[in-house]
Amino acid sequence: MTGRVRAPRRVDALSRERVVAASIELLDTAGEDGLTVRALTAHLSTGRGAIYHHVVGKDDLLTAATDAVIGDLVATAGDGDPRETLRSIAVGIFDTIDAHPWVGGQLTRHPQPAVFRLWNSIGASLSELGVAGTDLADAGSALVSYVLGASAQYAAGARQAVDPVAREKYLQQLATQWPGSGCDGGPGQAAELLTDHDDRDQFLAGVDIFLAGVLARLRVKMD
Amino acid sequence: MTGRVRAPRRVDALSRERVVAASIELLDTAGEDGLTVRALTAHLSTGRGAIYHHVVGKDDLLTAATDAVIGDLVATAGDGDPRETLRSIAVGIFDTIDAHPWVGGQLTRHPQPAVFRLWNSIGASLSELGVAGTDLADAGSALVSYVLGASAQYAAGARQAVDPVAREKYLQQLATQWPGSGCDGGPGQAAELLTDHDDRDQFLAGVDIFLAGVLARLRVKMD
DNA sequence: ACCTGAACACCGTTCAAGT
DNA sequence: ACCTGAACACCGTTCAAGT
Repeated sequence: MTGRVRAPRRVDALSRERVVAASIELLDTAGEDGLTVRALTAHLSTGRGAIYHHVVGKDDLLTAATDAVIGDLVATAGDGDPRETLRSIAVGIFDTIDAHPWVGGQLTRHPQPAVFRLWNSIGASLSELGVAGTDLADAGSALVSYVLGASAQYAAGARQAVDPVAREKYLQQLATQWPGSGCDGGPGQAAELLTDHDDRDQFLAGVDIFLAGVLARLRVKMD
Repeated sequence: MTGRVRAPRRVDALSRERVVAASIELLDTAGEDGLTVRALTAHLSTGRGAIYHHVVGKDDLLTAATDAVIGDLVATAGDGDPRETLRSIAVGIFDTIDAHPWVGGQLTRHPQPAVFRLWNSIGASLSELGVAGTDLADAGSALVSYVLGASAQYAAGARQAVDPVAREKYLQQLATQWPGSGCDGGPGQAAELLTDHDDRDQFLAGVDIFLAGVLARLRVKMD
């Protein structure tokens, strides 16, 4: 009698990977405040103290989860146009933080290994553009700050307080489509996509302004 | 530091202003985690529930404290060169967040009235420069995002730089991985990137890059 | 070695009871 | 009306006790 064919109960032992994966799941579904030791251990069907055998504490958990999500995103600078590479790096960060808003607060609050890789990729592309020395440090810092900060703020919904027109539109859409949306996801999703789309364009416009500034200063220096 | 001892006498009745002022004091001295209802009410020599007669809750407290600190910072709109006005607004935000690091997280996490005023000031100066329409929205959003995000990240980084272990590790990685390192003493140059004084210069350099980009695009559009 | 879960020291908020 | 402080429902972390 075999019984218990596919019970996901205690088949695997706990591991750091499983704990981190469950944390990401919880963060995505329940938000930053939804990640509690109680909720996490309940999700893992284990005791409250079990995770402390695989993780130092909650800080370690947040850092590991962030690193797992941002992971290989900033893999390597392509050998194409450095401008395009920079834009795709920026958009990659934006989309990741948009999908996992808690990553935004995490990356901007405390420096992490993931931020290093971002620095290196951005620095390499700027270097390819011909930026060097102090200018490279200045431009790299500014671009990293913008990409991280703007993505985090867009994800946090800063746009609603910043742009009165978009705020009005957003609230109107929210008022008309959010409460009465009985149909399965259609209008609500459309509204989300619209606002996301605008945010993304505006974010990228900021990247382009920045790159234009870098190139303008580069040209001045060459004269 | 005079050494004068201030006795916590209960001369005045509690008020929203006194509660907010005490919160700011606590946030500045004990950090973001140091603001607890227990510590606050102890500081005010009152019962735990007393503050709830003057404040909705902790969120309201944080918002009010942030607004009080950022307060009239943006109010001083100079009628001089808009570029200089923009730079002074940016530096004002940077210095404020540097002095009150908790303001950084607060402004970037949740939209606030203070952010709206910042957007208006920056928008007005950009408008004076001749930026209009979609370009104004794009440039304004980008600058607000950069000023807020970069200031918050520099403040967070400065706090972490106090930890000697993390700082050393950070410097080492920076020195070995930063592209084009190899000039006079890589580590030394990397170390300079983390000092507070250079932070301000680097932050302002970022503002100038953005402004150069805005002006460059403006020139292109005029052709 | 790994896991359990009660216990501990916190936290924000509420509310009957006082003034 | 304003304040008090015990009580409530949480939280992260620890640790003797089990397997």
